[in-house]
Amino acid sequence: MAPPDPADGTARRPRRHDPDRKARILDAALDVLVEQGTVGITHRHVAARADVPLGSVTYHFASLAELQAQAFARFVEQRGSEFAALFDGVRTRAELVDVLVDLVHGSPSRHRSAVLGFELHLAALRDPGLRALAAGWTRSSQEVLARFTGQDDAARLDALLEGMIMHALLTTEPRSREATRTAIARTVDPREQGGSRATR
Amino acid sequence: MAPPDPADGTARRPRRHDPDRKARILDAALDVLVEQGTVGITHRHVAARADVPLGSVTYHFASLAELQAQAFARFVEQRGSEFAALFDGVRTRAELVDVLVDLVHGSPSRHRSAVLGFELHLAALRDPGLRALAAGWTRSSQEVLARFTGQDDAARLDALLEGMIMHALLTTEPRSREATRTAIARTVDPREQGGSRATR
Amino acid sequence: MAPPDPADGTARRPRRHDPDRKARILDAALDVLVEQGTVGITHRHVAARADVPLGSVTYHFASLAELQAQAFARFVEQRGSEFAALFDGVRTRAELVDVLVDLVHGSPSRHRSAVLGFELHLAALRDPGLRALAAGWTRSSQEVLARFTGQDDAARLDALLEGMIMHALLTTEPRSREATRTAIARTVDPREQGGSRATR
Amino acid sequence: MAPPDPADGTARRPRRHDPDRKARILDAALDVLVEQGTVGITHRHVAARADVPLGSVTYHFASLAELQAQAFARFVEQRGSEFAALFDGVRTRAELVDVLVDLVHGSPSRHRSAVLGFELHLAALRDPGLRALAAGWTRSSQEVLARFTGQDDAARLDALLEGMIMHALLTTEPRSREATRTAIARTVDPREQGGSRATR
DNA sequence: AATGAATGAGACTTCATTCAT
DNA sequence: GATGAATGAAGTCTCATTCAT
Repeated sequence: MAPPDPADGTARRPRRHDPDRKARILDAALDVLVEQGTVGITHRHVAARADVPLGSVTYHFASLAELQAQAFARFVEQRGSEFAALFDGVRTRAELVDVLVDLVHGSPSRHRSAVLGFELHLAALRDPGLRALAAGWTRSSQEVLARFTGQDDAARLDALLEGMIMHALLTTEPRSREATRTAIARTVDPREQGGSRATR
Repeated sequence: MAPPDPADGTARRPRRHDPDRKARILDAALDVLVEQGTVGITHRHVAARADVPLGSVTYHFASLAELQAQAFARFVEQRGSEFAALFDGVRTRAELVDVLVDLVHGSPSRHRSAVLGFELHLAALRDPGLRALAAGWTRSSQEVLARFTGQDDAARLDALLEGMIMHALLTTEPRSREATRTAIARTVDPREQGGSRATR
Repeated sequence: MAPPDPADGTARRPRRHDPDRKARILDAALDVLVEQGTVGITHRHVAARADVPLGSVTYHFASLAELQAQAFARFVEQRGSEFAALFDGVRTRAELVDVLVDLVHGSPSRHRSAVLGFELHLAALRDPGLRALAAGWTRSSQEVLARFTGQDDAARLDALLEGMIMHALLTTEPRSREATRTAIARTVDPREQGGSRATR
Repeated sequence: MAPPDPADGTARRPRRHDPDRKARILDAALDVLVEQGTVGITHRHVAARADVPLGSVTYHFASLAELQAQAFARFVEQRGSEFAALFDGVRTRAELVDVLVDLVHGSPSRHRSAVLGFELHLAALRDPGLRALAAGWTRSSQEVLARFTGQDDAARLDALLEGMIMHALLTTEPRSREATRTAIARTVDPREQGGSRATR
């Protein structure tokens, strides 16, 4: 029934009726964004990644800019609830620190979020629409943190995390968890003076 | 009838015997990088910006990647000494804080450095050569800070600055200097509890 | 999550049971033809102009060529009776000249006819089907004129009008009505030597 | 020395150094314009017609619009002197009429000019740059005619010719030269009443 | 009957790079 | 050493048309 596979062995995909193809394209765009950055966002790359014909991408998105914008929006939405969920069971300052240390010394899934976050920040630098998106994301992140630290410290903590994550992404030698823990602990509770042991 | 005048509007000015043309091209590349980001780095854009014929760029640089790498190297070198110079007259913690607050709430010239820094960071994520460059830059920055704070606090402070600068770049409402000052002051000297006035 | 909303901004208004939608599409095609010329005749443009879903255009017309042909046919039909009506009250040569001068120095509605006429002429140059249509139109126009001037002069007059209308369309400085009147008057009645007042 | 011909038998053309390629491209564009009209002006068509790689067209012309504009400009320039030359030997009214009749009942080479002229007129309708070009062309044509008829009659004659040429292009039955001659003769000299025999 | 979805071709354009001068 | 010319790949986007519902 399906047309025969072409000679070169590539699988055919007679996928006429395909709901949520749009969402799949956005996810593919995020994948490309993680691997190649904003330069990688081309119709061809995204289409190939989503295993979808080229024309399908242009059908669902009026322009590449819009595709990128919607992909970032999707990321912020997903990442937002994911981020909030991290703190669901947190009761004490020590637990908070644990969570944040894990955030910095990320698992592969954290790596993805981190890279996307920075890509968004940099893209936002030159795109007002994305700037609004990034601003909203920053605000909501700080609100989550503020539940534990108060508004001012949340902003400070957020900036610190941002910087540490960037550094962690770039360092080859895995930055010692202990150093990270100390830095976070001091910021979360300024009375902390010693290293990580002083939890009182 | 006149010679073709290539279709793009690149200016055509004879400029034989032009020493440090190579440097001018690199500076132009940095300009492009600030304005358009990595996507903007094309032979044509850089040539136009440097007011140099297209062939001149390909003549001096074997490939675009190399041009970008050398441009970033030039930036790190320039910015490195510039950064160190900022702290030349610093004697007290209060003076240190002043300098750092200025660093975050940057003048236009600071804006340039900030953007280039983030472009470098993000590009380094996917280019090992640039990663080495970025690592070296981070290390030397932290060494400068460490003269005032010690090694561990320097890393922490550096991360905080990085995050605050990124936030400052993105926020439309000019983030209040006072908040920045407080955040930095607390990180520089954890005993700080109040606002900026408590210097002692 | 919402259904895709195709990327182009075509409006989406439910309009079931819409008699003479076909005619509305043809009129929209003529509008597009006036504004953008033959290049503008695409399913999308016409659909947007007619405020009709894209599929509706392909449903009513087997191909774009057929759509264009039918649009031109509609124009010729409409314009034909309109043209004839212009001469309904004409009794004297002077009245004839008046009508023709008005024809050249057209109101906006005349502008539309003029542009469509030339579009048809040029398209007919390469499409035999349209050539027949254009020939029929020319013949019937000349028949109308011949009622006042005789067959031979009608052809001459028609050619003159065609040329003057084209020139009028292109000239920025509104060509003086007096010059037009003189030219027409001389062609309608070769004994005319002076300006418009000499009717004798 | 040259790379071997590809399997499909198409001739290879290793034409690195090729002066006046730009002019050849423009001529090819005019050829395309004659055969297919403005819609045919695509990089591919023109490149194929000029037997030149696709990139060559984009190299020499910043945009298709510019290519089209320059092609039309070339046409006007060439056609201008050609047109003037037609009247070089003309001394009497009768000779003038002869030349003009030939102009309308054109040889194939006249066909080309006629088509290009109308394409230009129609394109000028929507492009201010082309409008200026077309206006200049019209003016210079009328100046040539005015040497024989005076300014006012030249405009009238020009319009008549324009209309007759268009009709001649479209009619299948070759419009009788006699009718054309009569029409022109009457316009050139309004005292003419009879057919072509009355020359004086 | 009517229409949203889908797709492959081809449009315009930019570009890195090579080459001949 | 330096540069205009050249070219093929690939990028973005538009489109006619087909299809499933």
